[in-house]
Amino acid sequence: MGTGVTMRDVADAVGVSPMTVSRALRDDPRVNARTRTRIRQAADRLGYVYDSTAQAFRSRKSGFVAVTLPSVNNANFAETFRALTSGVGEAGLQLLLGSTNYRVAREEELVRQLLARNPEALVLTGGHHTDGTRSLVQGRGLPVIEMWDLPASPLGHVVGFSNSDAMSHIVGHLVATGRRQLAFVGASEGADMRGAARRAGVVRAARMHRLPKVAMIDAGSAPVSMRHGAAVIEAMGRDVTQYDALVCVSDPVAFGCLSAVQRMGLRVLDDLAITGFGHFEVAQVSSPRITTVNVHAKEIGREVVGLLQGIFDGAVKGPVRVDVGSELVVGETS
Amino acid sequence: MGTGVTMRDVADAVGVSPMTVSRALRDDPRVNARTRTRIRQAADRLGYVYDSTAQAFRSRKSGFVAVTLPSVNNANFAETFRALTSGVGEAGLQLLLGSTNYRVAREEELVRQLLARNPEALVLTGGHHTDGTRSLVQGRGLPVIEMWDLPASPLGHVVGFSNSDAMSHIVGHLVATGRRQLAFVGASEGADMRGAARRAGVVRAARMHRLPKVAMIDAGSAPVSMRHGAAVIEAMGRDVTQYDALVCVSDPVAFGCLSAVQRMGLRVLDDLAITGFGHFEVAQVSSPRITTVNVHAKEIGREVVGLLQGIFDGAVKGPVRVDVGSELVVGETS
DNA sequence: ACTCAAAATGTTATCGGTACCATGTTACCG
DNA sequence: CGGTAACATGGTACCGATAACATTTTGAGT
Repeated sequence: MGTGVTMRDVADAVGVSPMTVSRALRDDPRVNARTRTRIRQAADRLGYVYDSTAQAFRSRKSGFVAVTLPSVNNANFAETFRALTSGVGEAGLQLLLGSTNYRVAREEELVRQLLARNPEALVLTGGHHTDGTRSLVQGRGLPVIEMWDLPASPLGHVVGFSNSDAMSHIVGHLVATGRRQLAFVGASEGADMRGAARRAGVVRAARMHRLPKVAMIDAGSAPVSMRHGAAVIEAMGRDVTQYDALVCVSDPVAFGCLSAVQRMGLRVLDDLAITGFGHFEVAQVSSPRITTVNVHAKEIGREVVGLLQGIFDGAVKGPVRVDVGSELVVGETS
Repeated sequence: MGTGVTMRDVADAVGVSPMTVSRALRDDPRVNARTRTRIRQAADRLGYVYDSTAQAFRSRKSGFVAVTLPSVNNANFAETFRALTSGVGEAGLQLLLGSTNYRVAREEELVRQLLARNPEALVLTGGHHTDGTRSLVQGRGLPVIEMWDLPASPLGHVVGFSNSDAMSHIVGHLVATGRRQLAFVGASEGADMRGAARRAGVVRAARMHRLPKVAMIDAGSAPVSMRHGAAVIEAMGRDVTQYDALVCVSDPVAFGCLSAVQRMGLRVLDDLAITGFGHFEVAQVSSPRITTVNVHAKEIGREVVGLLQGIFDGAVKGPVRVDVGSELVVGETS
């Protein structure tokens, strides 16, 4: 219902046509500067609030960029989202956010809801989607960006890194520092594709280095975080020392493991190494600092923003693929 | 542009009026079941996509609930947001999220943008707003909920707790365990009103307990997090032992302090106590666990959802004020 | 003063649903 | 079998901004 003040009211107050008001408020250079000022003042005085809904309807431009994230409750994704927000905001666009809770089925439902809002672009986290999602997105002229992954058959543009490569950095480092018997700590096999890709990366890298079979430590169903890492290691007790290194699916999980290990009185580094993933703040601040991989969460967001600008400017032609890479950050736990 | 298929096309295909299609797709019980089925099939066949923008425009119901958060990059706010998302989604509404970056001026700008989308309710974090924000929100028939605070003169409904009371729990506990010389670790005085309220709460409680003047340790400008806590304590070095307890503005800051203290080889508990705020996961998992206050981030979200339902059902009449309270969670750092 | 392009503003017709009200159609009753 | 309520569907007029095109005003140059 708003205040009921419309462009017509502002126009009448100033003595111009609604069209001129429309132009003035959008900073159309064709409007005389003095007229614009008068319109602006009248709008303020009347308490006019622009109706984006009407604009979106008439101009077929919603001003929305739809984004799906597995969860905002993850500092890494939150960081990407923050970078997106600030960048996209400057372009006069708003983000429309949905959380998939790490489930592709939920993603499809979400994408359907988001598309109903006529977004001008769609940013998806991850490269695995249901057929339903794919067909929803295809065909429509909508720019699509997949991030946080480098899918083999992308839907459109891609800004991401290889989870598998990132993990091989970790494994390579562990091998170089004399570790052989690795255990991967992550969520149960299931919906979380990113976690699965990391697990696969560890297994592949271990095989490449001719290491013994990687043990799998199941920290529960996704999403797993600090408490899951801590709980599973606590439950294992001293059995954990049979491994040379705990390779964790994420920094929070690694922090949980670290904490449990410390609590048991074991010596990290001497008794076993711990590695994380994602370069979360907790890994940099904890004592000892956790060895991890920086996957440039913020830069992913920035790259996506740049790509979106390119798309809207028309500068981007074919599908773009940006690999932000990943780099080992050696801490004090390996 | 979507696929260009409209209700008219579906109606023509089935041989009914657009009005019937509209009703059928919204599950209006007045439509004959067989007709509805035929319409549904035709819609699928033609690849029809519902245009929420048009609906929002005509019916003046956007299906949006607008939410402002200081930042999603804060596990506490993210948790509240998550609770909101799931609850509100079930009611067929979408959240429209904006981040204020802890600045009330930014909040005003944001509220203006959000209102332009005609949300059906507005959920604000915090109880401090610019006059501009207040006047934007007032008068319009829009339900408003302020959360994470208990403002003296609320804009509408309130779901929150008293930052000051929460801090007095902490201080009371510290006094009971023999601490007298407290230092508050938080952001520089500035925009962050929640931080300021917590600081004031500590000072007030200390005065009440006739403690010496509380020292102020400035961890930088808001938002402050783990690294700021760690950095400021590292910079102080052993001088920090002049205090009996570090009372931190949040758990992440407390964790940073804890980490720095450990790194210096000081003994937490013997040399000094550390307390946090917010009951973040890191406080529960760290070793030692950090004493903190649970302010029920998730429950705030749930309460807001319940309130929204009540508002939309018409069950809620006057302004509602929910105090979710706060409770001390004693860890191993005090 | 007069021409003509550039600048500034106006007019009209929508965008795709749905609120509101009207109408046609069955089904059940005495 | 006529009457009436319940059911099912249709017609019309918008919601508020703006694209597209039309028109008026201004100002520079001759």
